[in-house]
Amino acid sequence: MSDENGSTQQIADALRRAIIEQGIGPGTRLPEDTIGERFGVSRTVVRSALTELVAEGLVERRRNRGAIVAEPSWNEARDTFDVRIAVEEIVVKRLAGTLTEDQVAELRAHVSREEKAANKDEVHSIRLAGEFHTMLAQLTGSEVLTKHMRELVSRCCLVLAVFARPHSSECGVSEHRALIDLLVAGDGERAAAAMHNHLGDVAERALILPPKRDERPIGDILSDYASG
Amino acid sequence: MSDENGSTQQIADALRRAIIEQGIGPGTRLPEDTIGERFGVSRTVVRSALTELVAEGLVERRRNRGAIVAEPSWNEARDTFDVRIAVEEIVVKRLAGTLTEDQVAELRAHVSREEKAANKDEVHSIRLAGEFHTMLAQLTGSEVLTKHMRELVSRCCLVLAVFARPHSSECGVSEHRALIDLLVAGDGERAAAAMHNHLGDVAERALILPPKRDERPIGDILSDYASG
DNA sequence: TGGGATTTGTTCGTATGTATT
DNA sequence: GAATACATACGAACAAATCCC
Repeated sequence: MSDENGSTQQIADALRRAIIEQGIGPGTRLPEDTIGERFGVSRTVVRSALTELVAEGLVERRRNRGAIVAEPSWNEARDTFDVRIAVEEIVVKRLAGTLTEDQVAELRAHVSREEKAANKDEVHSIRLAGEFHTMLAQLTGSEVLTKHMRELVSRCCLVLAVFARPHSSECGVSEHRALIDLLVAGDGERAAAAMHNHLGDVAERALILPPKRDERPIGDILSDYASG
Repeated sequence: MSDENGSTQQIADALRRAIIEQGIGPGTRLPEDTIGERFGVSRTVVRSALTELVAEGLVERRRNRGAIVAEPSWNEARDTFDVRIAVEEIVVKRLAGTLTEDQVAELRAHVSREEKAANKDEVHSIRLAGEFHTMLAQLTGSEVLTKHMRELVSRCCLVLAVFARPHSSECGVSEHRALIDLLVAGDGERAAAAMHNHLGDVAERALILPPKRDERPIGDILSDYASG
């Protein structure tokens, strides 16, 4: 019962969160033994989770040399944002004028949570900002768009971890509010343009700068993400 | 030496090709034992390859019930094409006016191969058409765009396998030629529009038809017959 | 250059869960 | 409804490659 099948998913989720929330930074080694021991599963499960994250672009594997948290180059960063912007525009165009009262309320409630975390809990703030965009994709009802968005948001978080300096990576709360208003107003083109600018700003703030470098011990960090 | 590391990749590639070229159709079961035996590797390797394909959306796993070739719904099909079109537009905009003589020659040579296979070898034709688009992505020099394109092309092939009737799935060779001309001419916007129309046509030819199988919950389906 | 320690790549056995008769 | 057949999920152990001293 407690086991089910999802142990691979759980490990993958935990690692994903650890990467996105910058508990473990780009370039950090991900030894199968250590991770398996930390989470109480065998290497098989960890391996499976890692190949999933490799497919998502969050982890890189080097032949016989183990996995590390991906280190996107500047060009990869820009390209990832470009793709994300394109998908976000699709989402926004579909959503414009279709939101129910409940959905709008849900979105506004989420933005309020973002506002609460702003300038207080950076890690939490990053996650909430990403969730806002994932939430938009979910509201389209499209599994495909949601999956793409989730992965693109993850990769963009990783990109920001590499290139953005602290406090530059936050999606502006006010811009999220403005987006909701445009969606309610129902003008898909203007909403898409706003989304384009919104993310363009985020990318620009981050990608103007040269990469930063950060190295830490890995072992104990993971226990924070063990049972999220 | 003959082994290297890529055994997982090799199995994944083989399965991917088998799916794309419709050697194995949507819904086909993919038992680890059988596949491993067929390729001369153990279940572990097959498992690894399958999780990769699951992440790509080509294969679906059902808990404790094994993997099958994915069966995209009509909505998923449309959404996949929408995302693909968006990425193709990015590619085309970047490429316009930047191609070298050699690159253009390479593209034209490929289209000639497509022409040769047209109306003769459907399977080969499908693969070549996909490769044309992947090739465009590669010419941008972007790993990120190339990876996205490769996966989207694969998924679109699967979509066509489900929804397109024979001989409706071919990318028109003449349209590929026109695209090359527009890229050489250097007008990114017009090239993007042409690409949009090109793929829109492909999708429309395929997706104009209703799903072969009704995918609504069984209760809803039955209600059609309740009072008719 | 080489040998030992560490880590990955792979195999295979067992347990568990699902479908079927 | 129970038992059987079958396929997957997971884990322990072995082999090969890499890193470090």
